[in-house]
Amino acid sequence: MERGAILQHDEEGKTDAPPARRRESREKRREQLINATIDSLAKRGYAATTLANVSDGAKLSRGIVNFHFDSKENLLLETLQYMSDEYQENWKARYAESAPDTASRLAALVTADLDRRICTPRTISAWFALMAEAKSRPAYQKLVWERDAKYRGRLTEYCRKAKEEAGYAFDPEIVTAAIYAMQEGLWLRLMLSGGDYKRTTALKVVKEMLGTVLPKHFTPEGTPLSHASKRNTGRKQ
Amino acid sequence: MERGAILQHDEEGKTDAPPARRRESREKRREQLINATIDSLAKRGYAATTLANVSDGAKLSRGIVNFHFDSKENLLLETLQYMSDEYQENWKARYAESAPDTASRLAALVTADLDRRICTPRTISAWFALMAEAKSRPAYQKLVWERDAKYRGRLTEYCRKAKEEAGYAFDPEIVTAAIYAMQEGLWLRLMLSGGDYKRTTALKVVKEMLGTVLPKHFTPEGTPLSHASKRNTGRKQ
DNA sequence: CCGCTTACTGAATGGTTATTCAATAAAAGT
DNA sequence: ACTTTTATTGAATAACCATTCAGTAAGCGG
Repeated sequence: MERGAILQHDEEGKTDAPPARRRESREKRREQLINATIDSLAKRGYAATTLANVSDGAKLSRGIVNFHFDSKENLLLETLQYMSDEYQENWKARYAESAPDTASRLAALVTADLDRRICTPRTISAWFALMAEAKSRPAYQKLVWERDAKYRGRLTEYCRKAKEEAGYAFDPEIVTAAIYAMQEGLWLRLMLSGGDYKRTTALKVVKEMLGTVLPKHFTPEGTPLSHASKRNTGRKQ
Repeated sequence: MERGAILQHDEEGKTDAPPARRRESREKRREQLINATIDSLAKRGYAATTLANVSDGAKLSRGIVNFHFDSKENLLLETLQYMSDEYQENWKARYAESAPDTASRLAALVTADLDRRICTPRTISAWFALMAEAKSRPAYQKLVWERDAKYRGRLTEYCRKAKEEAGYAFDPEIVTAAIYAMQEGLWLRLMLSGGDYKRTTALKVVKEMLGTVLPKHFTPEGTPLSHASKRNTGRKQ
């Protein structure tokens, strides 16, 4: 029996101009396929994502993925790499454009995770889909671990700086762990609640924590107090 | 109902124990199969878990799962239910055996997640394997959401109580969200770091946070100050 | 227009896996 | 004893899916 030569309407809408060019450069296609992969991971999860889903999503033929990525395994790995790069670029940019005082830097780092650009249901769902498999796939685990290490390192650096500036009692490593864990937990929540929980709510939580843990650097609502620069190593505020 | 201390759920191993009984009660078999499922989820992840893995893990025949659970889908759902029950029983027990003052109750609730009994690599890995699929499976999502709601409700109740007792400025809902997110994030970290990160380290993080956020109820290291009962709404300690 | 390269297609292949079910065997009931 | 019920097996089945590859066609330099 014949399977549809009929045009199926957009699965995961994304694509471009009406008369989609039949040929594209290698890089464009690869990115298009990676995006279709993220769409499918977000929509169906890891287990139910097939190469047919991906190629359908990109409105291309069955063999296309193996042509560009050799294997499904490799497609998924490169997708993880792509998302990891995107994540890293984002926090580095938010960091770079922040004011140079400790409070602003910390706020930039901590807020970057919930930035509109990367914190979408699509991204988060796909991220966790891959994450859950990382346990049993060394290549994923390595990638994810490295992503974390860089960010956490930067965060610790500024927690340490804050401690020096204001004489907090905490252990910077522990506070970093706490903040970072909270952020990942909020991501999870954003994913699981399916829309009830909003990005802006999560932001409020993160900021209130900053205000509580670093009271010399932030207001109780989490607004950075950019004054506390190098001067006052003193006790009172 | 007791946890399966009786049943050996070693991996699809080698030597056979005593001539395992060929017939068991319905309930025993179901629990044995659920345990084999958790083993496989933890070891291989969701995508690579097959019914053959499960039946081999339980040292039973191929058709056994469909006989007891009708379908793979259903097996996974009941596994999630099983883990969810176990989780709930644990924190309720830890809560019940804690001293009745606010600080001790909070400590019990918050610490329960990292209890030796449920916080094992096996449990956490399996949990996330199922969690990541929840997004695209309404039945999972509902279950997980309900699990959360009960626990979070109790946590909020005691955060509110603490606020009344000591006159903290925070919003109890937000603090609950922060604490809970941190706990889930720590779980994730325990899973991803594959042994580098220890349960006891996570415990330290959680306790230090309690000490910081609720300074009238905990020492800076997170030990509950059970005295702060109903009396002192005052300022200094 | 001609060859040549490169991007793409989709039917065929082969391996994997959930599910079914007729056959078997252990209990339980009589 | 022997009948019935219930648990279990494992081979057969059918669906699904990643991968292959021979063929098609678009772009391009000439």
